[in-house]
Amino acid sequence: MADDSRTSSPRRRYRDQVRAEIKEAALEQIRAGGAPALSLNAVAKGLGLTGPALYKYFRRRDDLLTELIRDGYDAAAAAMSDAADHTAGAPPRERLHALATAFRTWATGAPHVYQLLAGTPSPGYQAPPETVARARAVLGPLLGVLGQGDCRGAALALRAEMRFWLNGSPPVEEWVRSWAPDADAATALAGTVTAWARLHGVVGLEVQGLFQGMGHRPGTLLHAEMEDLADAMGLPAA
Amino acid sequence: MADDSRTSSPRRRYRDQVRAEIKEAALEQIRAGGAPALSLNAVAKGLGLTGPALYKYFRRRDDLLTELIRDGYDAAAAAMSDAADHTAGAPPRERLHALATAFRTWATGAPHVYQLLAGTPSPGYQAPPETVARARAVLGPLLGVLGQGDCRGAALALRAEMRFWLNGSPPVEEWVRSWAPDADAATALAGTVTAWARLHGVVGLEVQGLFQGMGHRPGTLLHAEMEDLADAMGLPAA
DNA sequence: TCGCTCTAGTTAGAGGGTCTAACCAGATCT
DNA sequence: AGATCTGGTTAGACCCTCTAACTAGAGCGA
Repeated sequence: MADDSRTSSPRRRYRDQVRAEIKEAALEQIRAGGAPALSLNAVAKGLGLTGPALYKYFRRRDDLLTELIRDGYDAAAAAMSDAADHTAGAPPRERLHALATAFRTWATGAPHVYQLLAGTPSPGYQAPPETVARARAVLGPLLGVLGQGDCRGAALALRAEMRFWLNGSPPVEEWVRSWAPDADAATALAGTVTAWARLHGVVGLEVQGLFQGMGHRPGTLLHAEMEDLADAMGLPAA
Repeated sequence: MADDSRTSSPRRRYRDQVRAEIKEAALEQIRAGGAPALSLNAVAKGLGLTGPALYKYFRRRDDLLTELIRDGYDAAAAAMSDAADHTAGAPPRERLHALATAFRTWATGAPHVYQLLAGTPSPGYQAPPETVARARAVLGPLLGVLGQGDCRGAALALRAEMRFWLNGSPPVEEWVRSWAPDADAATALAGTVTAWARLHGVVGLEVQGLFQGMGHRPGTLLHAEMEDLADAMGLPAA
């Protein structure tokens, strides 16, 4: 891609370059010791700078953290979106498995980032509100797939609550409509929330290493969970 | 209970008292700002002491953290155990719901503790190995309930892996047998692992505040998840 | 009851962290 | 070419964890 000539003055280019290097080094630190191990001082030293120099690039430590989280959401959303695109036209059950696998692959490939999105990374850390929008982008592709099913049994109560939520919150309604225009919104939403919880359940435990030494591959559990969800929502296999 | 006269010399009693106060103050800090906000210095000041005094009670900050985590597991195990006891003799489906509710009630009542058990609380923090045993005590009661079901569909592959795991790991086999002596161990284990993942999925998201402003009570989602699991494992309702 | 011991507390301080203030040198823009 | 803007510096205030050395007093045996 050609650089945008407006924003790519030599200074700007250099600045972006250094910012990227800082983020990379920060990720390396987090990979080694979790979010609280991130030290601007240490990052600076790793880049051959002194500590305070980094404050020219990130006003505070939390800003750097926020940006890493933002990037994490974007990567997850991209992975999900790719999986949805590559299975366009496939039966919904197959697409659900593809999305789940994409989610798990992304999370286990960058477990520290996953924990970053999940935990309380810093003493007074407050997730910025735009986080909600980014989380929605990750889950979006699920809406289109699960909107092709229908709720039954215990999921009916859940769907009723989703309907209530949709009625009271236009942006949510708009979000669902944009990803699943032809589906019943409450059904798509109920299925997606359930899928979200199951994905987080399996992947969250795996990322924390709680399946270590269990001698079972979490992929099997995730597959079973999604298969069961597909059954419960009546998703056609072919 | 009468104190054990061997271990309750006046000094010992005083020491235990202060330790308890430290833990309480530490929990208060964590409640306010998450695990990384825990500062021995601040705790000490809160108790009217100087910083280094606390090192007479806890060798390092992580030791305090570990003890809090230990207590957390114990509280969770007690909650689960209580729920199991109070529903002894009830139909398994009902007991499953009772266990799930107990788990969620405990977790949402002390969300900071739940996050403590889940996250990476400290830069180089290493969970002690006994953690595994304590986690097993939490999940134990589920074994007895879910051992009364049977796997079908996609859960069969999961059960096969559980059987493999059981064969290779005698302590796990012993754990399952102690909680579900009459059941097929692999079935009980497959059901329990699935329940664990679903509990963590729902409760983990709730505890992180991700359901905030969703206008739906997570209890509904959890109920639906457990109901679905009971269906999938063929647990009788009455 | 006397005196030894043991301990909960103290202060001092090393070393590291975030972040601000003040300053400097050189690249950029007019 | 000169004014400006910026990426870098050092100094330092204020946190933190944790160690070392010391003190005052409580507990305990004779």
